[in-house]
Amino acid sequence: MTAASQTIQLNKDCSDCPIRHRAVCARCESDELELLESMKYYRDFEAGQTIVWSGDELNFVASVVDGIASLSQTMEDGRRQMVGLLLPSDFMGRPGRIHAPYDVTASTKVTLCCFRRGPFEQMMNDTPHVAQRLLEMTLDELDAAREWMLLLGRKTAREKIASLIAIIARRNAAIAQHDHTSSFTFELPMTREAMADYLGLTLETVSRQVSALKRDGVIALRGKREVTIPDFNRLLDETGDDSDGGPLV
Amino acid sequence: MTAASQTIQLNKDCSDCPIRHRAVCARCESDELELLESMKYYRDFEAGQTIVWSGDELNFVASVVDGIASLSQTMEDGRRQMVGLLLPSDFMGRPGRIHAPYDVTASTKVTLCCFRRGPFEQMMNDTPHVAQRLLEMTLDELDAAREWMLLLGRKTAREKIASLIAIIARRNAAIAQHDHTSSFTFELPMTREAMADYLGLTLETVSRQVSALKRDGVIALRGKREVTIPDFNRLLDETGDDSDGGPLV
DNA sequence: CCGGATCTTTGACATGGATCAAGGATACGC
DNA sequence: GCGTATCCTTGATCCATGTCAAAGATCCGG
Repeated sequence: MTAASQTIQLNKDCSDCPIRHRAVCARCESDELELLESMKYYRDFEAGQTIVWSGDELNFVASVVDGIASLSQTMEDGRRQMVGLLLPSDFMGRPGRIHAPYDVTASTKVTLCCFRRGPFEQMMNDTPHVAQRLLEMTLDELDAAREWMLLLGRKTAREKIASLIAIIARRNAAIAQHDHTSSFTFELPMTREAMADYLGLTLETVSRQVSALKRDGVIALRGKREVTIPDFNRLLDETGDDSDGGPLV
Repeated sequence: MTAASQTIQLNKDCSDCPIRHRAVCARCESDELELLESMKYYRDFEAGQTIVWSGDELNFVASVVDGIASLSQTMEDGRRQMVGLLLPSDFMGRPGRIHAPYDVTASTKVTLCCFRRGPFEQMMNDTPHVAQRLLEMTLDELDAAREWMLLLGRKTAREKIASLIAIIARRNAAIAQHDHTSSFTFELPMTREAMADYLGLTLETVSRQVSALKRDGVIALRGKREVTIPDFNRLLDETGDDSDGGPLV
């Protein structure tokens, strides 16, 4: 188990929680929030640490407060595929299911806001807002999974890399309040191997295609992780998606 | 539009509905069921017919009563990926979303039990059982999508074909109440091209791998569609999944 | 500042699956 | 029963990506 390097923090007030308005608690009224507040506890995980192993018993559910975690499946011979990304406000665990269906790994330092399974499920039955919000979030995840299926099944290696960079860029751009034409810069939050696991490629192919996009002026690199996009539309052209900006989210 | 070849049927009583206990209405009490009954209407679609196009306005949601439909996405240059399969009792449409995100196509003759968006969403807000059941179903779909991502990203063509046949076989076996050792027979409900779109392959590769599995005695064919599995465990060995029967669902 | 980990790049080569092309099987309308 | 459309199979060839191998970059602890 992973208990050794995990720490339990003191609880913070929900009202200054950074994910208060996007997480599973987004729709809760003050009485529901009070109930959640009384049953929550925080846990931290270091980058690289496994949060749960596939098949483990999972007696809590949680919201990601800070950091990035990934869901992955591994075949017997070691082939691995990432099947989901947990960003701040995303929910992990499934009401009604005891065993984890995937490995969950912290990609960066991660802080979780955890709830014990029993009380949480009770609350899902008793009050409507948590279940409603969780349904919305699950439907969004399903859409994301299906976009990803198109990527895995039909895109070329170059398109896959461009798509991944565009997704990460878009997330950063959303935060940095940015338009699509002038250049901007951000950090890739993952190794080449993690990118490969995400995209259904080998790490060598990832490295080659990143180099190719750099050579062609679609991206610029400083070091291994810092990416600059001189022209976002040029990048989008390389993703294979409709140019009207539909598919990527 | 597809209105020309679609027919509107007379309503049947929910109490003898074949999907009554698995669909989105599974948990409804008699008063909720009455409300649903008053707002539902049936629509039929022929095999091959498109039910909705990606981007279309969708003013209803529906349960599949009978038949098989597929969700697919198509890239500008024609590459296509199936991203979901709708079987009897599965739900299509998303509360709160107006435009369809995927093409929905009838693979066989399909009967839908439809609800206009407005009243259905009203009901989701007013009563808990529909939303609760829809959450469960959506979580199941998400799991299925993630299994599929592993298949698309990491399995070989042979493993993909074996996995698909095993999934279909398992579904038929569940219906036919069957054990895993003796042989049994069923029909592939799709063309080679549809299999290819499902698996992220070309139809030629599908054909070759089906032939190879036949040559190796893993399956037997009569005609193009009728498959016999002499030894289900042998088939499972070819899927690349854990032998304990975990991943396939 | 050094030595070892870890991550990344690049090259040479192998190969699985795509592509291009032809023809066979089956169903269906006339 | 014949012609045509659709679906499927098979062969030849090509190429994108995987595999294997080596070496370069970066980081970090001592």
